[in-house]
Amino acid sequence: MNIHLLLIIMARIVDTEKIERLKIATMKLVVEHGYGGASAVLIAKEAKVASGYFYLHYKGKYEMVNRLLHDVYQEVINKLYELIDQGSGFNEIIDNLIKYFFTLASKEPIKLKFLYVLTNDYSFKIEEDVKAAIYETIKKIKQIGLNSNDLDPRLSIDDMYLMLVINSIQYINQRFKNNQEHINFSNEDQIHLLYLIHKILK
Amino acid sequence: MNIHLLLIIMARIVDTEKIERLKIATMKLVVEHGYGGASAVLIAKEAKVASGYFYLHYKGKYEMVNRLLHDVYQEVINKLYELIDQGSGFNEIIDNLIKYFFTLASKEPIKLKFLYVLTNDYSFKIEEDVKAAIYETIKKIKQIGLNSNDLDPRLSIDDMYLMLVINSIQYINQRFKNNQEHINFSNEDQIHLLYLIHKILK
Amino acid sequence: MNIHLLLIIMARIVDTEKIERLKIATMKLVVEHGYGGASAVLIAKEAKVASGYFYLHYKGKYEMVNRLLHDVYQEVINKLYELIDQGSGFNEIIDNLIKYFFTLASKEPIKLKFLYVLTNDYSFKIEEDVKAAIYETIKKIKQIGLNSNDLDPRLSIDDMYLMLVINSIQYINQRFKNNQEHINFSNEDQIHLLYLIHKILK
Amino acid sequence: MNIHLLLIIMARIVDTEKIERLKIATMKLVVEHGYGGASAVLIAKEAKVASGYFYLHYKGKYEMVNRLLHDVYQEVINKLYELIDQGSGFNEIIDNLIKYFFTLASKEPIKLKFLYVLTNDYSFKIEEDVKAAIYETIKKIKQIGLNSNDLDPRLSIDDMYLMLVINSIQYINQRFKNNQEHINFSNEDQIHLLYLIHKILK
DNA sequence: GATGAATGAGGGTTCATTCAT
DNA sequence: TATGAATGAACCCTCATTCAT
Repeated sequence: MNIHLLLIIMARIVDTEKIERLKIATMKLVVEHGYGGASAVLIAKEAKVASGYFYLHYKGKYEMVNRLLHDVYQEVINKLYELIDQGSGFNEIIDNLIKYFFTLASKEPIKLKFLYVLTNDYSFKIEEDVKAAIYETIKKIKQIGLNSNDLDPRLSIDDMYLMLVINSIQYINQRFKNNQEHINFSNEDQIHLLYLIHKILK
Repeated sequence: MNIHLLLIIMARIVDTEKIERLKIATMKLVVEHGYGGASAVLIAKEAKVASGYFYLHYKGKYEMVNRLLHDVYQEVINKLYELIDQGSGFNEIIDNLIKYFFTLASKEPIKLKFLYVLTNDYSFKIEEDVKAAIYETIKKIKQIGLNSNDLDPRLSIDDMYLMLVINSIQYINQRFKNNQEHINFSNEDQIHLLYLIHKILK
Repeated sequence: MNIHLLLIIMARIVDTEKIERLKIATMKLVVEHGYGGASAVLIAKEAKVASGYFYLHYKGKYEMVNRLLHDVYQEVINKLYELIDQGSGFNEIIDNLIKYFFTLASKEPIKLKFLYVLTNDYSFKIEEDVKAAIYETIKKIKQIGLNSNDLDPRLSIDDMYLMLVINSIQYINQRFKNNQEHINFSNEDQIHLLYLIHKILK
Repeated sequence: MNIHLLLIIMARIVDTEKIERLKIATMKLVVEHGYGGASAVLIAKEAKVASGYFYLHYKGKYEMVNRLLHDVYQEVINKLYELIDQGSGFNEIIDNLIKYFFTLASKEPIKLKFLYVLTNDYSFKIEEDVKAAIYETIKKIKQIGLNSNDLDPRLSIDDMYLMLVINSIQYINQRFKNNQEHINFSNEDQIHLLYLIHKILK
C-alpha cells in the first residue's frame, strides 16, 4: 500500500472522528442547555472543530439536531427489527429491548438523555417514515404477544409504545436526574423496570 | 366608596389580568417554539402588554418560566393534598387524580403541554421544596394504598410518580400530538388510562 | 406647553435625526464600499447608532438600501412634476432640471453618488411604479417639447431618460471621480452639460 | 514529439480553458449578484474548477475582478488603436466603434454587462495607465475629427469619453434591462445610437 | 406604576482564503 | 500542479434587558 492511499485513509479517519465529535457535542449541549441554548459556536468549540465546519456537513442547526434525533431513533428501530427477526418469543423480545436500553444507558447515556429531552419537544415532530417504522415493529411485537397469549389484548399500539419506549426512557432519566454524577445502573433497576412493564403488558 | 379607591381596585383588576395574560402567552410560546424560541418581546406582544411590564414583575425570562412551571406543579400538588384530605380511599384518589388531569386537558390544555415540554428539560430542575412536596403527598397515598391492600408493595414512590404523574402527562400529550387540531377527550380515554394505571398499581 | 409634551417632541427630533444619520451613513458606505461591502454594523457605527436600531426601522439591509434608492428617485420625480406643473416651456424645464442636479451635487453630493452607484446594479431593479412615474413625467415633457417644436421627434422616451437623467448623473460623477476632494461645481460645468443636452434634444 | 511533451501541451490547453472558464464565471456572478455577492467558491463551482485553483492564479477576489475589468477595458482600447491605425476618417471610426460595441453585445453580452456594473463602482477605480491609454486614443480621435471638421470643437475629451464609451454602454444595458430574456439587437438600435452620437459630436 | 425605543452581545450562517494532501 | 476540506473572521439579524419618559 503506497503512502498516498494511507494518507487518504487517515484523512477519512480524522473526518469521521470530527463528525462524531460534532454529533456528541451537539447531543451534550442540547441536553445541557436545550435546543435553543445549544449554539452552533459552542457546539463547534466543544467538538474542537471550526464553527464553519458544522455547515459543511449540515444545512443548519435544526437539520443537524433533527438528523441526529432520527439517527438515534433509527438505532432503536434497528434493534426492534433485530429482536423480531431473531424469532424470539414475546417475553424475550421485551426483556432484550429493556436490556438494550440499559446497555445504552451505561455505554452511551447521552443518547438516552438526548432522546429524553427532544421527544417532548413540540418543535421536533418525528418524521412520518420513522414513526411508521416504529409502529410497524411494535405492531409485529403485538401480534407475537397476542399469538402466544402473553399480551393483554386491550393494549393498543400507542399503549405499547408508551410503555416500552417512552416509559423506559423516562424511567432511566429519572435515575439520571436523581444522580447528578456518573451512574452505574444495577441489575435490580433493570429487573424492576421489567417487572413493571410485564405487569402492564400481561 | 370614593372614586379614588375604585380606580385602585380597577387598576389591580387590570393588573391581575395582565399578569394572567402574560402567563398564558408564555406557556403558549414556550410550547410552540421551545424555551429558547419564546422571546420576551413576542410574549409581551402576544399578551398585549408592554415588554417593559414583563420585567417589572419578573427578573428575566428564566425566572418567569421557572416560576410558572412551579405554579403549575403547585396546582397538581394542591390537588393531591385536597384528594388526600378528603379522606377518600386509595382507588378513589387515583381515579380523581386522573380525572383532574383530563379536566385540565380539556379546560387548560396549555398547562399540560407546558408541563410536558418542560419536565424533560435538564435546564429546568424542579426546586427541592416542590419535589419534596410531591414526594410527601405520594408517600401518603402510598401508605393509604398499602393500608387498604390496594397497592403493590413492590412499587417505590418514584414508580408511583412515574406512573401517576409522568405517565399521565405523556399519555395525554400523545393524544395532543396525534390530533393537531382541538381535541375532545372522550370518557373512554380516561377509563383506558385508569385501566393501565390500576393494573400497574395493584 | 407642559414638560411631558416637550420631551415627546424632543424625542421625536432625536429619532428623526437618528434615522437621518442612518440614511446618510448608508449612502456613504454603499458609495465607498459598494452594497456588499457596506455592512450593517459599519453603517450603524458610522451613524453613531446601535446596530440593532437599524432593524427596528428596516426589515433588513436590502430593504433599507432599496427604500433609500427609491426615496432619492422620488425626489427627482417630484422635481420633474414640479417643473411640469409650473407650466414652463420645454427649454426652461430642461434648464431647471439640470440646475436641480447641480444643486444636488453641491448640497447633497452623496445622493448623486448613491444614485450613480446603484443605477448600474443588476440586483437593484427599480420598482415598476417608480419607473412608471419617471416615464410618465418624461412623456409629458416630451409632449411639451414636441408641441413647441423644441424637441427632435426622433427621440424616444428611453433616449430622453438616458440623456436627461442617466447622462447628467454620469457627467457629474465623472467630475466627482476626477476630483477626489471636495468639489465646487462651476457654473461653466452646468452650462456645458446643458449645451450637450440641448444639442441632442433639438 | 514524445508523449511527455504532448501531455504538457495538453495541460496548458486545459489550463487556458480553466482560466477562461473562471473569467466568464466571475463576470457572470459579479453581474448577477454584485461584487460582494459573488463568492470565490461559487465562482469556482460555476467554472467547474477547484476553489484552490482560483488562488493559484489570483491573489484574491479583488485582484481577479480588477484584472478582469482592465482586460475588458484593454480590449476596448485595442479596438480604438486598431481603428485609428487603419487610417480611417472620423465618422468611420465612430461608426466602427459603435458597431464594435453592438457586436460585443451580441457575442459576449456578459462583458458589456460587467463593464456596466463596475464602471460605476467607486471601489474599482481604473488604473492610471489604462485611463491614460483611453484618453490618448480619444485625444487622437478628437484630433482627427477636428482636422476633418467633423467634430464640434467645444467638446472635451471627457465629453467624448462620456458619449462614445459610457453612453454606449448605458444605451445597450438599458436594452438588456428592458428585455430580461435573450436579446437580439436590431440594426435599428445601432443606427439610432449612432444618430444620437453623431448629433452630439458635430 | 407602565411604556416601548434603544442597546449591544450573541445568535446562525457565509465565505475569502489556506494548506495538507 | 491541482484539489477541496477546513478555518475563523465577519456577515446579517434577533432578543433579553434597560431606562428615559
